[in-house]
Amino acid sequence: MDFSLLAELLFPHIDKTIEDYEKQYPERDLPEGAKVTRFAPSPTGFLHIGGLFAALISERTAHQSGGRFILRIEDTDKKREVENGVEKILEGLNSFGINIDEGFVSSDEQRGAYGPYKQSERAEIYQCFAKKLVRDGKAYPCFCTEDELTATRQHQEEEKLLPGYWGKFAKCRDLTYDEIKEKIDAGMPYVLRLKSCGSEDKRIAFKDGIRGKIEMNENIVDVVILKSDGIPTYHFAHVVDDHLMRTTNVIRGDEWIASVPIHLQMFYMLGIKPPKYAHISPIMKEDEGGKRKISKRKDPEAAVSYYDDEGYPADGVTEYLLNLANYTFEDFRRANKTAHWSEFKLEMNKMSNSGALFDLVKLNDVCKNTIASYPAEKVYELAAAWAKKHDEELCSLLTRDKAFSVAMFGFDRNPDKPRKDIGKWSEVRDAFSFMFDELFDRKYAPIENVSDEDKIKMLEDYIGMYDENADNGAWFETMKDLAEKEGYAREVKEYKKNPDSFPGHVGDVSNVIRVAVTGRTKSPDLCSIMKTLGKDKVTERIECYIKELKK
RNA sequence: GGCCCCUUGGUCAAGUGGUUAAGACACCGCCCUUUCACGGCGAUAACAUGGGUUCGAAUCCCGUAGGGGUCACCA
Repeated sequence: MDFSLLAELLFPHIDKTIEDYEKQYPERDLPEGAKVTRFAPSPTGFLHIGGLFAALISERTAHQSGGRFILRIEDTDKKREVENGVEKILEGLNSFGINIDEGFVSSDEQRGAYGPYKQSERAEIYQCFAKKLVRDGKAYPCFCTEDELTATRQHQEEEKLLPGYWGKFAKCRDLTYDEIKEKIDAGMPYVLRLKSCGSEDKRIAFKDGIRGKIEMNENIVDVVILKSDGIPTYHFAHVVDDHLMRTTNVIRGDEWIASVPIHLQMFYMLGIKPPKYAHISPIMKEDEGGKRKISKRKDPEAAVSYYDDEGYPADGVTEYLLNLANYTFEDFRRANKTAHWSEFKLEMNKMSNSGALFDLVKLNDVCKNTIASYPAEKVYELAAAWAKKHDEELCSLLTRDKAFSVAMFGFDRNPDKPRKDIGKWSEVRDAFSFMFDELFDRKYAPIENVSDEDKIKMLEDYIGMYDENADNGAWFETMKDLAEKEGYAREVKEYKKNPDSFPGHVGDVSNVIRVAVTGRTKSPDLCSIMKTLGKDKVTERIECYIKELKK
């Protein structure tokens, strides 16, 4: 058959050649070793934690090599598309500090010379490549109906044969030009299939950037490359796009490993060079004692929006992910306490090739460290920003007096002995409830080893001794003086030497004050708290506690 | 079912023929300490399984089991 004739019949409106596109999208002028990577989500508006993981690794790979990171939208399946889908994904990526150089930099702005970056806008390009395949006799139209295909598959399953459109099951493979023309003229819908050049007994090997050498059977299935609406399948779009966008490294989920033979075959049949592949293991979730891939439907933590809702700081989530990616991140973090995570050099060959269980407990720990490394001002900004979206009351309290809130977040915040009691912003409300009358419920934790009489006396005496301007040292001296006045030991050691000589020690005394001021027996540095709260409020709280005790 | 990948403490993991089998999180204990936190010290805890190869195996080979993935006009 004259395949050129067929190509013209199928694609009369395509007059560009792939050479035109090669010229339009030339090899990139980048320094040696620079990598071009991409993240290519569907515009579902749902950013999966696994997607973020892949995006992060791709972005790091590009940027730490001086290359480029592209965001391409794979909207070949219209059913999946959601309004504002691109925007939401971009929002997610941006919030985790993933910077895009090219492609969709915002929901309505594409940047870069290798676009368009949305597959629905590239139809002609795919069709041009498809036309070439047809002209070369490497692709053909297939008119089989869904029912026919199902019947074939059932038959194959019964016979325990490889399911799919291949070999003698590929009924439309050898249709003549006249037969094709007749069907098309009759308006029959058709897809375009690749005329696979693979053979059943041949193997194909490739090197995966993470897993090393992988060997598989060659693809023999005549896979669909253009759907009946003329839109390419993922396989074909991947091959064309990553070639034309000059992607050097394709980093994606390991569910794609099985498709690599198809992709390699397409590159081969098109006469173009495939990129390097690296397949990432999925993030898993513990389920009834077993492991399973974290699921969009079942697991709220599959969506990155979950982490924002819960108030995990974005940097903490990113660092946790980096931690999962390379075990060396932990060492980096220890050695560089305040460095930004982007200074860490991610290494592909240190990626684990089995799926890691997502550990919220560990995430929390990482986040605590992240928050502890921030200056109070930044904690304030981030906590307030989170509260604005998720806890209005807290937001208004926090922003009512910025200096007050910053001072509050500054409690025990020094680089040597950082306080690590907040892992996520949703914990702020409870952690600092005593700082706001609106949140302070005036419930007092019991102190068993001090009698109420003693408590009352201590509190009454303390009001007279309280100096709001005292620095930490002077403040604690006052505590000791108070202890002595009440007959308690000035020093804990003194008490421990002679426990029978005192009813308690300075620690007990300050605890009574602590409960009066904060309602609890555990708190950050009391002196700082009292100073920030101010004399009026402190005195009022002490008096209130006295009243409560006298009841 | 075919094909592919994976399997070291509860979790993340180091480890590439000779190690007392690291480290981190969690848990427990102790120390430091005005409480808490931080920090320090310590304890508990692992090579899926059966065969080989070898003087010697977590490490190499084969089998078995378990887990995951994939076999669409979805990505």
